[in-house]
Amino acid sequence: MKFAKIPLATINRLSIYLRNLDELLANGIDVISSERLAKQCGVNPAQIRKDLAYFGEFGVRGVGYRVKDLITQIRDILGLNRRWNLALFGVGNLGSALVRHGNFMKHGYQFVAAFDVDPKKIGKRLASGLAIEHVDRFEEIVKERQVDIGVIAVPPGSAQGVANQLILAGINGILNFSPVQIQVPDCCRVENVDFSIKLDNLAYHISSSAT
Amino acid sequence: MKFAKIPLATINRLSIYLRNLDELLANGIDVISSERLAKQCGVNPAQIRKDLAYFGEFGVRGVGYRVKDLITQIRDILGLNRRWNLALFGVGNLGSALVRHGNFMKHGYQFVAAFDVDPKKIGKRLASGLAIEHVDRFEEIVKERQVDIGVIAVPPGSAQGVANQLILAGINGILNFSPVQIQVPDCCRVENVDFSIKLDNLAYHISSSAT
DNA sequence: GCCTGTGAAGACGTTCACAGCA
DNA sequence: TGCTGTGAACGTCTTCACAGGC
Repeated sequence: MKFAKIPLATINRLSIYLRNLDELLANGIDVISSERLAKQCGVNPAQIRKDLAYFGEFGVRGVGYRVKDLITQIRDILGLNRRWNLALFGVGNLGSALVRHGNFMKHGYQFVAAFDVDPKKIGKRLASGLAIEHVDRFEEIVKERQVDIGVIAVPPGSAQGVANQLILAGINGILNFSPVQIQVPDCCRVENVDFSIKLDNLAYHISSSAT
Repeated sequence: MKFAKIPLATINRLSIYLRNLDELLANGIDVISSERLAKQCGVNPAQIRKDLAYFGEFGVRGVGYRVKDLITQIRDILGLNRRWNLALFGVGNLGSALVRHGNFMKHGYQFVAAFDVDPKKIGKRLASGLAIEHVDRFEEIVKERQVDIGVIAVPPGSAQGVANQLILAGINGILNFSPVQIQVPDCCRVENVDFSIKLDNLAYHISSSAT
């Protein structure tokens, strides 16, 4: 493999491969070909080989990929062989559902702080035992608990403000659930989770296929 | 404009343009150039013009786009000038948060049914007043309440089963919050909302920029 | 003059086809 | 033989640059 720019889509697919490999491992499959894995993931076999080739030679010619080894390799590539500490901003419906959502922890992500501005919420504890703090204490707590990633679940109008604070505190990653584009410097990466765009997409495709 | 295949990304951006135009309208802006709108949306001006050109000529040369008209046009393209009825599957943490989440209704989406399999939940009402039904009554209710889109928020293992039922019932759009690839025929479109992929993405970018 | 609409160029990502190796 | 790794071909999306029209 040589140095090349890695497509963003490749990283997304690595996540998908990883989940499917986990499932294969659980089913006792030791070795898998790019063709079978591709079918399971719904992509082209060459795509898988190319994606993996960006990072090394993980397969055995004539045989395929050893499931267990490949899982280790992909986890290593993605940086998942460590704990990632999350801080939640905005303990509303969505925010508190996210904290309770068990799927995060499975992959090494854990909420270590939750912030809100509503005085009625401050001091209360979430189901996980996590206490809700006032945003004012944010900088101190982020440092103390070594927060890696900020999860923004505040109303649209407050999202950019929260992001600004996160950047000042030196956070490099933001998962943004609010339906607005957040402006950040290059040192920080934002991933948006925007259901309304997805719904609009469905609306468009259903409407236009019906005509 | 002529007939051309419309990029998927174009549809996604139309949603973003629409939201920003709504904001401009609220601020009393009548007319906007592709350049200014582009800056606000974080895209290239030519991109906006090209995206819109797939659907018609909405601008005025030498002037720009009339905000109010453009909003109407985009809503029309996306199929948002109607009500869209949603059915929720899986009234867990995430599911109930989605129903309570006010942002849907703003854009014409409304939950008209909620299903679960847990006997303890059946018959209870969500904060919105919506009663939780057993999945067994699904087909009847979907027809009766004219559900357009199914929202899947069940555990990963049950997602494909729910999708199969939805397809049998003739549903053409699925918003899938479970972290698995759902297989559907061409008549049905699936949009995935997958936080764990997004988190993995952040993990990768933070890890690799730190090295 | 100014900004849209659009063919052409460029960048990017995916798929093909086959060489290379167990 | 069988399946990976990979340069080359292909297709798609984005950006440029300018013609066209208010």
